[in-house]
Amino acid sequence: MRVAAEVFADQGYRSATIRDICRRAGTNVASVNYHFGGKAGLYRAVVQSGGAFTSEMAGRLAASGGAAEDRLRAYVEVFLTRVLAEGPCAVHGRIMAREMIEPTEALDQLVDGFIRPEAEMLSLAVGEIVGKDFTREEIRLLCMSVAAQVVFYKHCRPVVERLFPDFRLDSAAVSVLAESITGFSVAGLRGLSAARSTAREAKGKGTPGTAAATRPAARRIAKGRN
Amino acid sequence: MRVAAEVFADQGYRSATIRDICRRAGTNVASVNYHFGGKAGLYRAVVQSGGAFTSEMAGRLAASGGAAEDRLRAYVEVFLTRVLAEGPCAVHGRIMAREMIEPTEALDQLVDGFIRPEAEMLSLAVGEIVGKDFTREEIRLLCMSVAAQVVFYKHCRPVVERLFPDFRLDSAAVSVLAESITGFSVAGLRGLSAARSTAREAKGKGTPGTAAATRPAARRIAKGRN
DNA sequence: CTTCCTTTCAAACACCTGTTTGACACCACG
DNA sequence: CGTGGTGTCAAACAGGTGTTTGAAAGGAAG
Repeated sequence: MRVAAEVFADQGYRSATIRDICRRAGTNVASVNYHFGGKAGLYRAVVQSGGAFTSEMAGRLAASGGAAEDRLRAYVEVFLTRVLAEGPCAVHGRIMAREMIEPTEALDQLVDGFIRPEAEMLSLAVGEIVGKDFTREEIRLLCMSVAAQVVFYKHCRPVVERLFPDFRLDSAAVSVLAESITGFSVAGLRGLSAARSTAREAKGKGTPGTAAATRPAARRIAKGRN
Repeated sequence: MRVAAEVFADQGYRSATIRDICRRAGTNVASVNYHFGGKAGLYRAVVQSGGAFTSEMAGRLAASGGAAEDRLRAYVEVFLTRVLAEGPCAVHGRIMAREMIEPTEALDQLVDGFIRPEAEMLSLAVGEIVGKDFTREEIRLLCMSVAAQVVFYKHCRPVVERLFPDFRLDSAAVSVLAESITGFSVAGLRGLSAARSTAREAKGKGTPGTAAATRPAARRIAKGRN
């Protein structure tokens, strides 16, 4: 039921009431128990039915090849679109955001089905950009730094709106946001990669004098993981 | 009441029940209505009483001077500590995170009282790092990119734990996370700043060629002076 | 038409929510 | 001792929750 997905999306599983859903849908309260076996069954059905849009986006994302930077940009754009989308096609993203704060049993299924594959795709692109001098744990942290910028605009939307009332946060803002996030992230990854390689080259000479030229921030990262 | 703050923090205002709070606190259900005038009054009291710890952190943050990079690092560390802290001193951070997803009337007060001052502090540091070639809107976006990385570990904790079960996300991880976030952010800001300045210098000559400009820019940053 | 099955509906059920009520105990103060 | 105020308590209240129930309606097959 589309209206059920809508209600679940912006009220959460717990706060949503089947009476409200049924009133909006023009049906009876008992029908959901008859067809889905209860509120939990309805929610399950909504969650896995809403995966269509998400999967379609994921497919479009998986098909995008090319340089790592372009794949990263595609990832950010797709993810951002999903997160900022409006209307009925956005329910899955909204439910996913809800699940992160108020996890139900559906979150495990969501993580394994949608989030993990995309996380690995992102990890590949990031690893390609920074090069081979970074451990898996470091790349993992960097991936989260990239993904964080996207989900921020979903999770902190109420704060952003209060902080900057003139800041438009709709689907039209996707491109400018994607541009900012991608530019910042690519610059960050490239900068870290370059700092790491210079630090490695300087290691053979004994005193890392050149590394001291870099600011303490980059230097500590370079030798932080012993 | 401390236990009330605890319950509100990890259940949210709506899901928390005063019966649960009172049972844990060993007091009677009617006492909260007698002393606070109701559930909303209790919540208000909890919210503004919890500000002590947050304010103390903010004071420590405001006192930190020095280079913009160090101030940014201090911001990330303080913010991350607040967000990942455990025990009773973390309730304010957790309630704030809750408010972002499920806003109540307390969010406006929280934003004006705590978030906005720190956002301006962050904005100053970021603007100092990237230099004067960036508009206020661009700096605003970059600030959100930095802050996003911090709140990510709070808001997406359930997902992170499912994605990487071995990833420890406690107060001991603060330093590692702060290091990664600061390094990534500073590298990103410096890279963008360098790319912007080279693009400005090249503007007189004709075709800018942005993609070609970013890579050398990042490399140059890694070598030191800008 | 009868029969059977599926679906819908209003009502009721049992439970939980925040709040109110009235009685009870405590205790400083006159 | 008496008295008034203060804080606490169990009980009850009114409203909302998910779920169940039993009756009624629709329709296809015999």
